[in-house]
Amino acid sequence: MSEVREPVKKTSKKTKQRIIEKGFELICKEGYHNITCADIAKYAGVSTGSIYQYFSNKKDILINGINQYLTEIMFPKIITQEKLSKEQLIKELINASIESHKKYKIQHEELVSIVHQDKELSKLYQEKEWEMTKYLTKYLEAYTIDPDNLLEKTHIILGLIDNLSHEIIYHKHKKLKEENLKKETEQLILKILT
Amino acid sequence: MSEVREPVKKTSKKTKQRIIEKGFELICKEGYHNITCADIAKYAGVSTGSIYQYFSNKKDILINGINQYLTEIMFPKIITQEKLSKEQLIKELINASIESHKKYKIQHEELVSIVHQDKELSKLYQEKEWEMTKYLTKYLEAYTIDPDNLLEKTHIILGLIDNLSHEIIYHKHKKLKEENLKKETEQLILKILT
Amino acid sequence: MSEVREPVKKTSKKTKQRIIEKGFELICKEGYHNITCADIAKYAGVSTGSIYQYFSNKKDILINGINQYLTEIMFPKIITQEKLSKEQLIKELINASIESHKKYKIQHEELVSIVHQDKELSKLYQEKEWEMTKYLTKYLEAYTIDPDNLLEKTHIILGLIDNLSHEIIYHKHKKLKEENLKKETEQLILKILT
Amino acid sequence: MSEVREPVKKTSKKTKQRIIEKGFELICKEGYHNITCADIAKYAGVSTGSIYQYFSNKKDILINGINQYLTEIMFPKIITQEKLSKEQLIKELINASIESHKKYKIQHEELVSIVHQDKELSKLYQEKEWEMTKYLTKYLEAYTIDPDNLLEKTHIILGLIDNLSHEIIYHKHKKLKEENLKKETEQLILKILT
DNA sequence: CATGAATGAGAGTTCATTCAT
DNA sequence: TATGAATGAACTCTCATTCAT
Repeated sequence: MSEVREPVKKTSKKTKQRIIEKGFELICKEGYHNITCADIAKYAGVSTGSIYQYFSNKKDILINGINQYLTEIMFPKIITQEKLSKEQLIKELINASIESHKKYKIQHEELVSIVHQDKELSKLYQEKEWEMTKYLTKYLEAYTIDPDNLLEKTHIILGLIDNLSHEIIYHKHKKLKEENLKKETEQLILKILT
Repeated sequence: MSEVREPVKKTSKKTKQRIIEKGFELICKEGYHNITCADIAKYAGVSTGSIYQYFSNKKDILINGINQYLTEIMFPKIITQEKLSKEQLIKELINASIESHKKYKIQHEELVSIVHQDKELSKLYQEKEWEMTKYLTKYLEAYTIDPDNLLEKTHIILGLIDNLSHEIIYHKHKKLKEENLKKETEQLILKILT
Repeated sequence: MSEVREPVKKTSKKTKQRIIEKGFELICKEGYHNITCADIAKYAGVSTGSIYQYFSNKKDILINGINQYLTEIMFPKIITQEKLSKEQLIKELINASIESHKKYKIQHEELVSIVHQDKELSKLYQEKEWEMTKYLTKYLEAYTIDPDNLLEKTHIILGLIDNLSHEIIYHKHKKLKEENLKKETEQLILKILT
Repeated sequence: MSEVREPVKKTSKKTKQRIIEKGFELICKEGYHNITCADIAKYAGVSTGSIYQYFSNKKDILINGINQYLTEIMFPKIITQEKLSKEQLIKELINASIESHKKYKIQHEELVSIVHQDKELSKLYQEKEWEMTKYLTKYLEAYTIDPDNLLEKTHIILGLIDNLSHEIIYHKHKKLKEENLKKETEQLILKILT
């Protein structure tokens, strides 16, 4: 395996970044196992050789992509805003999650799957997830009246929001009313915090 | 693509079944993309040729496995029993799900991922999921006092149980107390049905 | 390679014969390399195992088929009849060839190709061809007035008839008038014998 | 099926060309079904991967080879020369055909066989054959005194020449005198044009 | 630094042949 | 004898990775 260079010039920094972004986009859209390195190169507008100047292998692109995704994207931004009502907060959390899913059109399960099969990714992912849980837990402290098992409650809340987002994005079950699902989820989270 | 035989003799029926079971087991354990057809053959104790006597390709084994899994396993059996209290019912549902996950030690996400990327599987999966939801909804009617959006509520409940099962099986977040998580989930489902 | 039995019973003689006939038919229709032994077995209404009771391998079926074809079929039968006029003889030779081609709908070229690549078949084929040439030469002696190079002339005549038969059977070139082609070939053979 | 590249650089053009030439040569020598892609790669001095960079599959190599053969080689070049006598013309046509056959040492029948079984090739082949027939017909107009059915006559002439070439190249029938065969064929063609 | 042609190990798949029943 | 399930060597084809230019 040849050495992977750390880009120095501005232009090459851009190249690396473009490979990560475009590559991750393609992976999310088509599935990691359904695309080739050549596909990524083409989609990113670089040569296959260039890929190996910045990444040691195919998975490395994914790792970088996920890392960035987890760091910059997954984290809902609402939390930084001014004090919201409980209802507003819940709505915002849900909307942020849906937006994030929409934007990335992520083949979430495949990512999770690959992440699971890779020690390094697995650790990274769980750390981020955990960070998120802790962060939100801290934030929710002010909103709940029963702080018992708040960590677990937050975990459950995040799961509820994630499930809702998936159902809305992929709309797998036509008979389920999106609005009702959203409403019920909101009310349920409200109940958790009560 | 050569013709796929429908086994006639008893022995060959066993062979097909063994390939499905062992193949699916291996796929779940190691991941579909991490094993080869030769691996499956070896693990099932047959020759590679035998695989193609019963399945038209690698994915066909998976399809059969998933089909069987969804048909025979996913469906919790508790529901057939005598009248349970609401609390007991919830506990039973959760335990059945955990047991099923434990038994299959499924790389759930990868399966879901592959399922998502395959029209045929996708349809099959959603049908089964939907069947399950409808079935449970019918069953829960007797347990809820507010039947509004019961379909959506059931969907949410199934999601909660699935998330819980995963967390317990893989125990990804060490800081989360399993018992608390279970307890909170139970209480939450109880609240949904109240 | 297991021993090949020589059928003793009447029924098994029929089986061997059926495999040769049906197998050769299938080979001619579909091409030797496009069919499998299983295809032949199915088409002949026997099991794959039975094939190897009468033939040592796939090619053996072909050899038997070609042998039979060359022995019983290729040889035009007209020659045994009463004295024909020169014109009649030529017409009869041509018709016999066309009929034979029609009946067998043979993928002639593939047979010839396989024959060429196999020492044993090659010898067999050329012997039959040569026999035919000699036989016809002998027969034509009475019809020609210039017996110089009669062997070569006969060879040329057989080639002309074969080419004509192919063109008529497969009718590859739509612009060529079948009747004209036939007429010209007849006249040409007549000229050879003059 | 992955994308097939159209070579851009000079060197890669050479590679594609070498695969066609060497591959076709090997196919002609050994027979399409008797060689593997690995054989072709080895014989052409490239890797198996390179084969699939320029051709979508094994048959594609053959198609390209035949195309080139038909386009560049099959067509006798004599016709472009100055006015020849009828006898000279015939001799030239025959010699050109024999030379072409010698040069390619083609397993003619197998090629024809494969061509027959493939729609695309079949069309290509017949077009070229037809082109040749038309072209020669036009040319022969000046040489014949009886232009009736000239198309059919030309077809017959081409068949005669082809048969002669085969017999001379493979010399299947030892008893046939090459010189006599050639002489008789020449005289016969002369008769056709008279 | 960038390119893209070249590589070759390894994947999925086929099928002539064998053998237990 | 007849069966057809089982075999496994050998095939075609893929694609992550390398390297000469």
